[in-house]
Amino acid sequence: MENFRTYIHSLIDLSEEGWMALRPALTTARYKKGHCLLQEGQVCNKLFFISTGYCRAFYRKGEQEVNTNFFFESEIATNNDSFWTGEKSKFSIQACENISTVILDRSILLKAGQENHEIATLGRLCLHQTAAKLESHASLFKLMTAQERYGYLEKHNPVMLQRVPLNQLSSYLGIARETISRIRSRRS
Amino acid sequence: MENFRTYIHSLIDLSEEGWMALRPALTTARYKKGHCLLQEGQVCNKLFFISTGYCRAFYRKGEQEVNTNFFFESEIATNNDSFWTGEKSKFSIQACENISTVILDRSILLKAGQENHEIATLGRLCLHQTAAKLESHASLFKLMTAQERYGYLEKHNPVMLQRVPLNQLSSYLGIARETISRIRSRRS
DNA sequence: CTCTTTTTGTGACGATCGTCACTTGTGTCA
DNA sequence: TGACACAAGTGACGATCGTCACAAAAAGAG
Repeated sequence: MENFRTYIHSLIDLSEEGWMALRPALTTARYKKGHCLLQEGQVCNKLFFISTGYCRAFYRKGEQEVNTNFFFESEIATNNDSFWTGEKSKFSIQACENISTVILDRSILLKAGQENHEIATLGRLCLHQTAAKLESHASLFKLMTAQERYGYLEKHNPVMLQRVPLNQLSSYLGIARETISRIRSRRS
Repeated sequence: MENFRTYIHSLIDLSEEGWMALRPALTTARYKKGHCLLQEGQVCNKLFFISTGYCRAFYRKGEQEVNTNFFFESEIATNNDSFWTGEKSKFSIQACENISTVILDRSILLKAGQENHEIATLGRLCLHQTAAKLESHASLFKLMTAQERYGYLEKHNPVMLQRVPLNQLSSYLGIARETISRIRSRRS
């Protein structure tokens, strides 16, 4: 919960009134490893602020699962698209460890945003932040080869390499598990 | 300009008051083929609604240019990241044909958004829309092979294949120009 | 209408990366 | 402690795709 205050402060200097308006939208929850915060086909009606642990977002493609995102401590796990438009989500979000979260409720947040200006801005900043994360990851694929992508992650997000098993990183980087393993051995 | 009204209506049912608040932010302009609407290193302080013609967004990577996006009629060309945060843009946006545009000024829009609720919502919807476009294109790379990506574009955005020359599509799809050419001939 | 530039198509070849099969750790649980 | 599941390393092989080189076609410019 302290993490959460720090996170909000990093986005906006929220007044006491703003905090009061935000509070009704908040709850906390813990989930076990393997639990799905969001299921494919559901509408994403919550933002999950991750206090401890991490999650993954994945599409199903035929028999396989393709990871498109990971959410670690002090990040917001959500499907932006579904959350803001109310459409059904095309992917799922699942806890990869036991996690504890701060949950922001969609309908309360939207209502609060209509009445309180700071909350509306906060919503936009959240949206922007998660979108920016997606965009920067997307550009990896357009600008870099497989090796370069791995190198980039090694430099800019080493935590991910340490915590996420290779078979899950594989689809995230668009590189076969074996190939990642070989890139590693070439490096050392 | 009529396109523009239609576009706005597709996002939000703007009241007469809302239109009045929006109007001061608007101007129109024409640019010649080759002109840069946004230069790498500048702050993106305008949204360009494309009335006619199309543009491309591109990064410079060493000697090469890598196209990350195309903007056609009734789309908004911008660098979301730079526009909303005020940071310098890492890529440029250039007219690929002679274009006519409706321009939304950043500072006027932000001010209008603070005073008028509809404008704030409109801003968020624009942000969301352009972000969604980026995300869906990004997922192409994680979910599909080169051939499938081409096939997807053929199905969901045939206009792009018709209007954009292969050497520019190449970097956008992450496929060599020659390979695209071969995929084409295999199909027919 | 020519000349030039740009765009597209094709062939040959090699590098990269994915797939399959198997081995080697590294827990985790009863 | 052994049994089992899961993660990671490794070798062999083939498919895909990028690169280079050149030809054909189309589009612009004067």
